[in-house]
Amino acid sequence: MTIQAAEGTKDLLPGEAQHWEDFKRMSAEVFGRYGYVLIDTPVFEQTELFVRGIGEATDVVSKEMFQAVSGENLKRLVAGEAIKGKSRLSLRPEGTAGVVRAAVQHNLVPPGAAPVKLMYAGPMFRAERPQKGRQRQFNQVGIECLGAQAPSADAEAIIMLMRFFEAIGIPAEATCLLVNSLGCDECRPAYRERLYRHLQDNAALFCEECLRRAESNPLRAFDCKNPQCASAMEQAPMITESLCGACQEHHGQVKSYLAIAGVPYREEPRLVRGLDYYTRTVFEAQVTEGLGSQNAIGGGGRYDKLAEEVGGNPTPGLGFAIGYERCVLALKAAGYEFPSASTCDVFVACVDGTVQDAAFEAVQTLRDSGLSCEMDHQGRSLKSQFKLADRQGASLVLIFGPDELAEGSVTVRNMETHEEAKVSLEGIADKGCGGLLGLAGIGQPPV
RNA sequence: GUGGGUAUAGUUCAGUUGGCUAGAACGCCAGAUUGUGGCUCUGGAGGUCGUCGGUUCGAGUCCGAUUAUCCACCCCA
Repeated sequence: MTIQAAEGTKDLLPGEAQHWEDFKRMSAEVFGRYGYVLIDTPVFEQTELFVRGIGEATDVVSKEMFQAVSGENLKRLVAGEAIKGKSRLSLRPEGTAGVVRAAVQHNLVPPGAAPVKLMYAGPMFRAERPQKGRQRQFNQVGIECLGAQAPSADAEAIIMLMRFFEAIGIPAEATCLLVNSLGCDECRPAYRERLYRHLQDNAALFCEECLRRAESNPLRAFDCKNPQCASAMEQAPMITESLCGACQEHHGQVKSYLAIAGVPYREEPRLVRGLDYYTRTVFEAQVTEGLGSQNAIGGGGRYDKLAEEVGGNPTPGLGFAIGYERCVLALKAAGYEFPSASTCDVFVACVDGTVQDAAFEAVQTLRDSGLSCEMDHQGRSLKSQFKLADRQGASLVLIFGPDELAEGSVTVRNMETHEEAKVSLEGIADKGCGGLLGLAGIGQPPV
């Protein structure tokens, strides 16, 4: 039996892997225009970071974390011995906690400093059951903006998120932006209490699941798909009506900045997120096609208490993450054409075996001169060498034949225009494809 | 963690109420007047029918187990 990739993991095959690289490059380009710089943090951290940062009661931490244990500690665990807290490690389920930890540890945001804008890209790990748009290892690109508390910073990040989707080819009509405010330490506890009481008072109307949610996080009751619960929640108090003055003003300004930028959004009072660190602004970008029920391609929000939670100075912050694999699904649904994998500039073809050595040498010379160059290694017929050249997208084919070689020359064929000409063997390394064509006296290569 | 579906060629899938040597399309390889690609035509290679067990004269087909995978719940990107 052949060994397969682990459950919930996927190989990025040639072409796909290239697209992931392009995707990262595009994100760096777009986010770079907003002042973001790259940071790279470890894929595993002390478990404690996620427990404190994301929240012990969240699904992500309580049941979806991959624990990582070194060989020695694994032996201790198996033997029933305890291991030190610092040795309790987990693969990162998301990027924010690690980036904030790094910023605190290296004091990247001293009190009073200008905001620090960081972006990252890489794999995240969650031990969930896989389904459409959900893997156990998946790639995210994301940003964190630390040290900015103004509502304009929230709006800027949201605008950048939506611009990015357009830049990679997801049409604006296919996306939908949801925004909400979860309030702050001042107003959220009171709201939670009101919501909790609503659930308790109407216990008969709710499913068991929702009553359990009432205890852990009553806001989640908004997510219940049960129609009876949904109708019972229509009477529930809304967070937007319970915000304190400061939060209300902040939320209002975020929305007005979005309006100024012409970014359409939908206010969604039922948008609650499963990560405990969010305060005030939260947002989520969804797509309508191609993703089944996992339709969020990006999401994030403000987390003004997170830096303190991991031991740093009080530092306001906000950020978002984008799911790469989900974007790919959205792109496919939108009919996006993914660029093909391999290309080569020049293919060197041999008429027969007698010219093999000379062709081999020429291939090396061409590569040394900076061209992507390929030749056959299977003794194929000239005809099938041409097929290969065509499939690999070669602009030019150099034909090595005994006749030409005897007079020190080879034939150059422009695959687009079908033009052919002889060129002297000594000159072929000069000046790339254009030089080759120039030597052959035929036009420029196709782009 | 819970529920449902699926598992046949490199890929996407046919395969009748169990019955001869398991098929198609695409892809791959080779040819179609002697040294030339895309289109077309002809031919060819490639499968322990996920795995193990059971029922049966006989199992790709029925039953059980197991593994993988997909979809949904939960939650998130």
